[in-house]
Amino acid sequence: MERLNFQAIEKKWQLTFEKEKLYNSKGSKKFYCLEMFPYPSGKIHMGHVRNYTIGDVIARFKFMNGYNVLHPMGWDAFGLPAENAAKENKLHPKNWTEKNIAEMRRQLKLMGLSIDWDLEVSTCDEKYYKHQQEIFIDFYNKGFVKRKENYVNWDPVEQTVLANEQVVNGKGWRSGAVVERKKLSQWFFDITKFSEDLLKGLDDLNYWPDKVKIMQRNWIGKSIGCEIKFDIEGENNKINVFTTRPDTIFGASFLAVSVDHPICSNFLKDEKYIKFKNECLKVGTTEEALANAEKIGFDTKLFAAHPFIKGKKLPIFVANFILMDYGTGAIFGCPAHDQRDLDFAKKYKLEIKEVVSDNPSKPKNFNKISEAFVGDGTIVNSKFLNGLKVEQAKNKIIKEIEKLKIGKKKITFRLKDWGISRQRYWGCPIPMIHLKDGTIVPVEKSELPIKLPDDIDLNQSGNPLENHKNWKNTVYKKTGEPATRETDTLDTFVDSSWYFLRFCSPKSKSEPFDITKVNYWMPVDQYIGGIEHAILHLLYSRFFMRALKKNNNKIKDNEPFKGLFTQGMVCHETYKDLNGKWLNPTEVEKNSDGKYQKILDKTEVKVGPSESMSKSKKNVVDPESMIKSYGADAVRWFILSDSPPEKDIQWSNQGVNAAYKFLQKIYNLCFIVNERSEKGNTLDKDFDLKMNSYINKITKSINNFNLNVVVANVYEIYNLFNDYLNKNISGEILKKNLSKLMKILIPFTPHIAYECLEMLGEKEIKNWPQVDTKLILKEKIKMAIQINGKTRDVIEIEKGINQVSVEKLCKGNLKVKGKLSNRSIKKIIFVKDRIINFIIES
RNA sequence: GCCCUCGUGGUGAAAUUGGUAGACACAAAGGACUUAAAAUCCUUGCCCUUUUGGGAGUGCCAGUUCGAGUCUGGCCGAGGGCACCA
Repeated sequence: MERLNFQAIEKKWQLTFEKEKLYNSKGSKKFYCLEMFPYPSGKIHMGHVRNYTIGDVIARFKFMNGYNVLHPMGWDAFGLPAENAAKENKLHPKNWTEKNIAEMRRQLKLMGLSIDWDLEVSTCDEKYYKHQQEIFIDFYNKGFVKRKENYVNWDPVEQTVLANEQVVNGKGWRSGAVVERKKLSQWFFDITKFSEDLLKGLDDLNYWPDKVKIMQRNWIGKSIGCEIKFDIEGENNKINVFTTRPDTIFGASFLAVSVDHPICSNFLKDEKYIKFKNECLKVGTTEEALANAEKIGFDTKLFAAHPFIKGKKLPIFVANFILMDYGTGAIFGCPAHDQRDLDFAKKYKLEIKEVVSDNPSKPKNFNKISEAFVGDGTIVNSKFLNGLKVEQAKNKIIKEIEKLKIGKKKITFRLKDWGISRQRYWGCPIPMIHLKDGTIVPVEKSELPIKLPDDIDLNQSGNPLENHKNWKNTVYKKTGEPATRETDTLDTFVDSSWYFLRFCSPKSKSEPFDITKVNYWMPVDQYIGGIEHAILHLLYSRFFMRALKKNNNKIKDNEPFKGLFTQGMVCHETYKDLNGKWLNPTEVEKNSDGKYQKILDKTEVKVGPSESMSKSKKNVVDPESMIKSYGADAVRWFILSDSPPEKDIQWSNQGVNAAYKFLQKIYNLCFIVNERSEKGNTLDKDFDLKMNSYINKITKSINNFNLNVVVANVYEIYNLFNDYLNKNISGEILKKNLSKLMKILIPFTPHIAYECLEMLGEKEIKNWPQVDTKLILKEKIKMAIQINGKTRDVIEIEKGINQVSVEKLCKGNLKVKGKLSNRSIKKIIFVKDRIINFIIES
């Protein structure tokens, strides 16, 4: 057995890969293959390995099929962890990030990826964020940027805005102080202007997973409803309410408005209201927190007049579950047909009237039912709407409302404007300046980039740039008057919303991107990344593309990503020590009883369920140590085997070991085949036929991302070779077909594949093995013979045989013959090349 | 709470999209080779039957169909996202 020296082989071929550069090919068709660029957290993790291996398979496969391929890599380098690391390790975020990038670049190169490293970009590089600032100013001038107030998580002890992940059980992760909701004036991108277009655009994304499109549709949340103006009793004022269920208007029993609704200004001195408002501010800013919070209200003692029931007064509440940024910030409550309203009505003892019924002959008493009825049904107790279905009633009542001029049909989106202000240091500075008179203007483009200061104190509380001794002091060029810089930095999602454009011309100095190159390479043909980005990153990028196009009408595409593939996560068991501290798998060993213990002090370790690898749970396996032990090819091979790429995968050392063993066998096979020289015989054609069939299957599987099936097929091909080695078959045929197998392996395990192809003396290694369609027709198929739907035998026959001939074969078939004789055949179902099913009397 | 996804042997899974359920692997057990171990190779894998053979079976319960892992309805369970982690 020839030992596989993978260290030497991988080193040898990685030098070739660096020089090869897929994008330099002269293919006539282009293919932009992009994997989501990583955050430089320190070291690459298995999620990266999976992501980039899948991407590399696609890039290399397309290249071998004659495409001109763009396959770049960069760094999503701004973000919170750099600041946290700076606080913990006293290392400047810039140095920390650059160190991590160097380390991760080195590690990625160990994987043998077909990346063109000349195109590398880093978002924290001023050469990159300079252009981002330009884009921001362009967007500002186009009216895509606005300023408004928004709630943030406020840590009253640290005097700092916290990220959602820094809020643990409603408390600051460091200070432990109860986090408050605080309003800040912030910058926003006007993504809601594009709601309709972003929604419509989804229809054309034929190469996106349906689930992602569904999630985005729901996120944008278009709903058709209407606005209704309610008169406030005894006041001149009206409350404008938005509802998607105008058909339930006769079941209305109260009005509820948001704490931020203008009407609330009447109660600012009311102690009860102040107390209520403080309660509301204790609930976090996430939608989850709001949805789970107990529904509470403040009774304004005001009443609104029901527009269709004369004399009926509806109490007006301020309620914590009404959001000012959705609809009009006010609703009418119909408890019988909305769960939140029902919970609220029961708490405040409000009327509950059924107006939609799935069984009108049996009225329901919702005072005794805990679940609201939200389904379709017939309208009841609703005067002129009675007897209509929900949809009909909606149309009729909207017409009526419009006729009475008390409201109108209205389309509302759930999508909110994109808040892009961050009170943090490690991000792209927002290129705006504040003048003395309070106006805010963009800086001159000639002044870009607005660089981050290097000297920064991150241990102070508050906004670091705000606290910097002189960074924010500047001069407004136009007038020469002193001014202050905007001290907020941009959300890091902005960085990743256009990096795919930058990759088309990463060195461009004068512009964010070269329009000719962008129009050649874009859209990204295949984008690959984690499902966790299904909504935000992908939606923001789609918005950016549209906004950029409006700004520069030379851009031809609306959509940045033509094809999308969302890979599953890499999971591993979790470990905790006796103090409940998470442990890394390398800190844990199995003792003689097969139980896990801590290596350090041999104390017991609690094994938790397998979850996606995350730094916080420490259940991560270091890819580099795996590559050192088994080789990059084996790690790549394992991560593609077994589980379909879109599903979660369990990391297993046994699995990667098995992959290594298989590669060793393949390598050995190469030596054996190379030395055979028998003359051909009748089995040769058979072998060619089977190999051709596999190439056909594998080509299809790669196009469908069924990479685990490809792996299984390759195992079958190996078994085929093993079978035929013991038979009298020509060495030439074996060699020719082994070359084909090795070419198939190039995208998967490139180092060993190139090595073996070199050994086999194969010169033409750039092309994917072609399928001979004539040979496909000659394949035999297996047909099941069923009696009453149960398979009784399977016969091997030529393709395309008709029913009559198959019936004849069956009547002569030993296993079936007996069962068919003396029985009357009621029916025969025949599906060509699949099955024949005899229905007989039982 | 809302939205999305997924449930097939001891394990990861496959199944030409309504047509042979469990391909291909991992683990296990038994065997071969070996002084021994490792490595490698072979065999086995639900129930009944000595074999031939027969039966059950894709989370659970119904339904459609000649035929359901695949379609429909209901239930149960697991995971992901929820706008300042990226």
